[in-house]
Amino acid sequence: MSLELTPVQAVACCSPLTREPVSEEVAEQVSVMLKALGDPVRLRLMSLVASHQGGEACVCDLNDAFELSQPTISHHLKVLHEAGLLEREKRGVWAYYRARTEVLANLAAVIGGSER
Amino acid sequence: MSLELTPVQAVACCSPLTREPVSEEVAEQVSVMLKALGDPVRLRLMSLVASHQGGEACVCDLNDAFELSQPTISHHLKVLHEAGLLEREKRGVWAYYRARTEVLANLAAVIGGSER
DNA sequence: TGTAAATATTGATGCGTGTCTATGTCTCTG
DNA sequence: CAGAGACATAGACACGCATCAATATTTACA
Repeated sequence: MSLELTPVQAVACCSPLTREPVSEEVAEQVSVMLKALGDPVRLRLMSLVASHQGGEACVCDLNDAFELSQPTISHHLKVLHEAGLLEREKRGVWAYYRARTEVLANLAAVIGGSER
Repeated sequence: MSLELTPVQAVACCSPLTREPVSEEVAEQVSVMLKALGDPVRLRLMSLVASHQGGEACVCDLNDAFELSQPTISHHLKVLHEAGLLEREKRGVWAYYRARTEVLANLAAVIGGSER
């Protein structure tokens, strides 16, 4: 375990924005997640995956939903993955991404939560 | 009223990410808000204002919390204001920013909500 | 009226990032 | 083993953006 916080850890441990000022370190990590969602294409990708059957979707389906090149979609999925918002699993030739709904819930709690 | 959605309207009317795919238009507007929060300095600013006495804070106090120039802080506050996350009120020489907690709550519901 | 203080605006600069084409890697199948 | 298909990576480019110094604007007060 490192002293460096990951976005997933940061979002799981801190109080809501509105309760007390977030530390510099937490802000740094949480903003990684928000920045990842702060792009229209990535937000739609996240929503497509999260709302899909079983909370997961195949890249092949995602590519067709946009008029963007395949590498661009791949890039955006990587950003979401590295932010801790998507899990990735390769099955055969296909890659499946799964939404980490508990992370989304934690993020939501930090943004708008009143509890904790 | 315009046909164009504002970020505040978009975040108030749509279902959670995980329920159904967000439309292109909603994604465009919601991502404005997320992008605004997707910067460490702005996230801390938002938290400072929201967690402050009465949900509002004076710019003079905010400037002191960062080792950044006054115009830079002013710029970030403007971004948060234009995203619909902060309200602004001038009283005398001082400017006060107030967190729109209901907007934050709506945003949180879109991100991690399961209801609606 | 004139000066000082608080905040916003402007313009410049360097770095970050969204997008593309080209190419690599891996897996299945004939 | 060879070819095809799915996805990722690399490199390039144009645009966006965080930051600053300088300046404008507004308000209070002497």
